[in-house]
Amino acid sequence: MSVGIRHDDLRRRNRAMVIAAVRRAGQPSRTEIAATTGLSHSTISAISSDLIGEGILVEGKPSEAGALKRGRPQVGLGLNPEAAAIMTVVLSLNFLSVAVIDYAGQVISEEQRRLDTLTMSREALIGECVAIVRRRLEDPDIDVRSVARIALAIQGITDTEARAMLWSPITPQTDIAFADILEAEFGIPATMENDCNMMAVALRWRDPERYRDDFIAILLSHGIGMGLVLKGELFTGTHSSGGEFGHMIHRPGGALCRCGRRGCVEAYAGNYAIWRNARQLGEDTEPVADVSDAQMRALATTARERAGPEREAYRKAGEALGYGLGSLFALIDPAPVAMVGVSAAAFDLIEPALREAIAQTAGGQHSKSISFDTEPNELPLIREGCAMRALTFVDQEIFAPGVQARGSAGKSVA
Amino acid sequence: MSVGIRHDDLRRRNRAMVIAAVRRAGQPSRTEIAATTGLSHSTISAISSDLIGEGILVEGKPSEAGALKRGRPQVGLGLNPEAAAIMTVVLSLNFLSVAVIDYAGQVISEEQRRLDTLTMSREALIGECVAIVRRRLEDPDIDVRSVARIALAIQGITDTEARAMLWSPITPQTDIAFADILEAEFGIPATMENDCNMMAVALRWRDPERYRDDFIAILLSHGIGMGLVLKGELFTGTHSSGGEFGHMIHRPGGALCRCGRRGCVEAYAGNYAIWRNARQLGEDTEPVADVSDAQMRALATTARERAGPEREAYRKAGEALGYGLGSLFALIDPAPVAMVGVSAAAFDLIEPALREAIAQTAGGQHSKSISFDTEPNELPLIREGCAMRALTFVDQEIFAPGVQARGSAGKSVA
DNA sequence: CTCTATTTTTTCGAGCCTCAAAAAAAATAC
DNA sequence: GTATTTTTTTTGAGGCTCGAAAAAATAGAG
Repeated sequence: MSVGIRHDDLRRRNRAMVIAAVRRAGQPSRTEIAATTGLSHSTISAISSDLIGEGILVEGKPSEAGALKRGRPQVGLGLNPEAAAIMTVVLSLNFLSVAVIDYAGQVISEEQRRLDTLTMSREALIGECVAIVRRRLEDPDIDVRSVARIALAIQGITDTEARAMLWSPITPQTDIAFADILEAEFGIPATMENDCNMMAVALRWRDPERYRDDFIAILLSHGIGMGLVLKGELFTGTHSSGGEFGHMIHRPGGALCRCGRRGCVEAYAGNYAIWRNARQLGEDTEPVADVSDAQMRALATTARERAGPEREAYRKAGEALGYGLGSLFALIDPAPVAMVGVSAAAFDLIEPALREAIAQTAGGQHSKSISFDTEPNELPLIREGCAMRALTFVDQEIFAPGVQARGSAGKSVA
Repeated sequence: MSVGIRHDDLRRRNRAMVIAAVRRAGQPSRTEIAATTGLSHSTISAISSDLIGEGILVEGKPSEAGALKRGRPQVGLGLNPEAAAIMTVVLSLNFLSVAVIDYAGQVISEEQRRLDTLTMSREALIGECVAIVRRRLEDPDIDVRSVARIALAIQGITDTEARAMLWSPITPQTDIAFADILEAEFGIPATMENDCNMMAVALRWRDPERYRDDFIAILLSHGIGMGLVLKGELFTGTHSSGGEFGHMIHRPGGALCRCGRRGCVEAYAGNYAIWRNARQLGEDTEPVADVSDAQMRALATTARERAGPEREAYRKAGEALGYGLGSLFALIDPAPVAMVGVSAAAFDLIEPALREAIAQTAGGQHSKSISFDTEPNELPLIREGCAMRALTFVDQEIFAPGVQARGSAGKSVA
């Protein structure tokens, strides 16, 4: 039920606005902030003076170069790196990666670790996560009290509230409430995010020109994932992280998917599907557990060299992705697409069939104008998205308390 | 770019909130409004006193029954029917329907007219719409100056800004900026909405218990349309009204669709597709222009009586809808579905195959718990949705000016 | 019939917040 | 060294919401 605006919400919202403006712009002057927020100079002056007093913002060095203009020089406002810190935890297939990041976004401590996620017990998996977080918190460089939030990301399905992993291809375990577990263990607020959603968040921060209000990030990896930003908001399902693009149905009753069903997009475009088709193993063959990046690259090389089952496998992948995107575009209209992950490096093999398929669909009417970008490396992107997500939570919840920003449901990316 | 909250926005927003609370609740007392909005009694008192002074709200008769309680009796606040009026224009296949509705939502004048939309020229189509609106405005019962907004609805694709029809199955014409045309002609703000979106809006007003935050309205008619409400907001595409569920791809390269492509859901589940399959005409047969409701009802009767191509046609329709919904649910998670239109009356024939198909998909994991409702008559629903849409525009834009509520993009339904 | 209890609504003063305008600050240009 | 220009802070006014108290309106008790 919608609720009226209380008088004290006003300040909080405008504080949040100023912090957000600084985070976006880097070192904006008060005048610039006034311009972007539409608030008056007096208001910005009052708020920024508060924020500096609280140690959230700091005035930049006046020695900034290039201030050749006449008049009082602008003094840039920046985020105080010591105002807080956050932690990112990225859990992917056989790999756990943690970083501590200061309020200004710089990494101050990190650790990575190989695990056998597919065979680990529930307890072991949780234990490893807790242990690696604890080690980072015990790092002498880190002031534990400053760590204001932990953001986890995992490949798989999470709940809308960003509390739990519901299902993941990297482990047979299901329904682990990682956020609750870490909060109970360390007393630090935590969220559990979907990896592809974090990719989308990161793309938006990296290149706001290109990835602004509407775009799609597709992970082409062992499975197929998607992060979707629509009208400037991260799109999530009503109960889960949603956007399970890989499990849209491409061919009813078709190839066997890792999820146990048949005909999903992933069953044609996931690494294991490309592998299976390249080896001509037949669509009913049980998906293999893992195909290494090196193997996939070798496959792509072969496909580029000569016609044959490898090339055909990539063609089928492109076709499935194309029809899937076409159906998606029927619902949301076309938008720029970023292809991320190891198979994005083979996008040249995928693109022709993809474009041909998409042109057969309602959403592909302007197939030519749909632009694709590729980024073979998903991990840095996920980490970055987690960091920005956690930092904007701190911005909103801790430094401008009272403004609702629960979970990840439909919340602004910026 | 997000913008700070100015001081004067506060009052406007809270005014809008109060009006919305009254529209939802019917005859709420000031105390009830305070409770639902979370604002203080003093604020509600001040705002409602303003609104009464401006003739927007009126105090209800104190003779309201059942006020047996001790203490000062509550005095209900209602919308002043004379505060404004709005007009709805619904354009469907061979049919044009207009109504003038007062601020409290009562129809005060209406007119309906048969047209031959499929063969009319662009000018004739526009001319008929303009003429019928003009006749209503010239009705002696109507004070032209009070008509504050016109809401049009049409089967087909409209733009996100709710200005133009981009494409419609009811006419060969494309890209008609009806909203601009009517605004220029009558000087009254107008919007052009998608019919299925209006169905969703109406369902939400009719039964807010059932259709609250997340639900789907599917029109089973000559074509297949969808209105989608997610997280309490009407979902639209990034450029168009979006939600073209009927043109998601069911079978790549499959049956010929009215849109000229192949394998769309509609090419299996639209009236013409059911007709085509029942007549065993083959999937490449050109779709017929129209199948009457009587013919469809006869088809359903036959299908219920005996096994045969009619029953098989409905099964195929169910299968297509099921896989389509499954793919949709992969993206947004399952939600309650309302089936609207003549084929909704044959939902008993569709449901078994639909449920079987949906159970084969990722979104159908809890197939059993997905609930379907049917409503064979779409027209009243569309009209009602148009009316509520126009009225809430008046609430927000005219009686609480300054609060942004442009177009239909992602705006709240309520 | 009067008085009291109860509930709703209005009034009033306090506290904030934003804004516009003026003042102050800090640099360059001449 | 003064004038000019631009940024930032200060100041006072106006407006909004809130809590508390007062007023209004009714039912029930005696």
